[in-house]
Amino acid sequence: MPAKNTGTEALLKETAKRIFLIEGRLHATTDDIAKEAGVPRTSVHYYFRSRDLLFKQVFNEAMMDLTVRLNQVVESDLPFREKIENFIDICLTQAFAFPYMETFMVTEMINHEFKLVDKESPVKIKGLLKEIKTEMAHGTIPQTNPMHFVINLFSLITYPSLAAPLYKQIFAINSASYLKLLKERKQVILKVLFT
Amino acid sequence: MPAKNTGTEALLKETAKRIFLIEGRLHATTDDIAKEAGVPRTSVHYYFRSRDLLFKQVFNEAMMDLTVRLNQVVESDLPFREKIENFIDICLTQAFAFPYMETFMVTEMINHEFKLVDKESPVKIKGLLKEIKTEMAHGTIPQTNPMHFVINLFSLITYPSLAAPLYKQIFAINSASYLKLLKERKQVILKVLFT
DNA sequence: ATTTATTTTGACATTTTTGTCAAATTGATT
DNA sequence: AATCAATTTGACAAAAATGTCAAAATAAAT
Repeated sequence: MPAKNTGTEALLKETAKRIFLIEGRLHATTDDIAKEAGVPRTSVHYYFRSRDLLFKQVFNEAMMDLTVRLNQVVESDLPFREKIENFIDICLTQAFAFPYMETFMVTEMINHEFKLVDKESPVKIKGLLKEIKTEMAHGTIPQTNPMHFVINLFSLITYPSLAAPLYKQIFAINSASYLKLLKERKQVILKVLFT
Repeated sequence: MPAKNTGTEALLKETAKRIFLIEGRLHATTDDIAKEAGVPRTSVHYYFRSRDLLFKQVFNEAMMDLTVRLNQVVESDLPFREKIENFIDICLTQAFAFPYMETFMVTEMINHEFKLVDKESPVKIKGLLKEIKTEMAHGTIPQTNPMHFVINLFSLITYPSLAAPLYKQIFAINSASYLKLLKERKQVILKVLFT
């Protein structure tokens, strides 16, 4: 019994990810995906059964990505500041490579009632929150609900990428200039978050 | 020649705005909109000619909203700190009321190549940037490219609302708890932005 | 070379979504 | 009440998107 495994399934999934997560074309159809992958549309059904199942798989893998990254930070035992720096690096790289990942995820959650993987909370966030609390007591970061620190962190990292088309017009600057701004984000975020 | 002006046109537009900007259902069809407005779908064509023109009108009015708000701040002559406080108030209220406005706008810009209204830059942002520079010299806010201050501001205001479905799952909290967090954002943002 | 299971592909069917048109309705005006 | 234009509505047409199926092609294994 031969197992051929041509790369078609992976190719289709990668093309879908490019279209949704990188280019942000949330209204793309199975036809768009198949055409740009250079395979007939029926292959989508052969490998994924239906449009929704392809979407759900892209969603789940994006979610896995996010979860793994988060947990890497939560579970590492670096000093707090380095831990956050590390986290910013990882997430900025991700946001840069897949600017519309969160947009896609939120949209799919709304439209198809997709749930995050696993029953349990995807991230063991409690330890991190406790650590943040300690840092606040030490005066390293401003005192508020620790969840705000996490929300601030994500906002400052993610939003500039997903809203790029807007800012480019508001500031009347081209892609290259905006890209330059994005590359400066790490230092900016650190300066903002730590007192 | 009688001009009746029943409220149907406005009703359709409001329904579309609710679905897109408030509920974030970016894949909604003209049928969804008409059904929820309680009118036959042909009314959409009677008043807006086509689906795209309805979408474009919602987009343009959302853009106008954003522009007007921004310019109010840019053109007011309050002291800097009050100006920013004022701006945060206005934008948080808006983000709270229409959490998916930016998401819709970015998506439409990507999918239909919508442009922002007017040829010129929608916001007279140069004055604001200069003012931010002055504040940085005074040491009121950390020193970086002034555009980062604006980007930080928008990120901290907008992202928490549009990513609500994600955070509710990550933190494993319900809508009420998350709402409480959102209401605390103004103070948090001010604390973060000003040294 | 034949067999076998996997993969690819095109033809077709179904469903969904959008758009068109003309008839019916409405309510103000003459 | 008759007129008239704006509005509403349903029937129909067209287009777009998804899904099904069986036949053809492929490549490994006997």
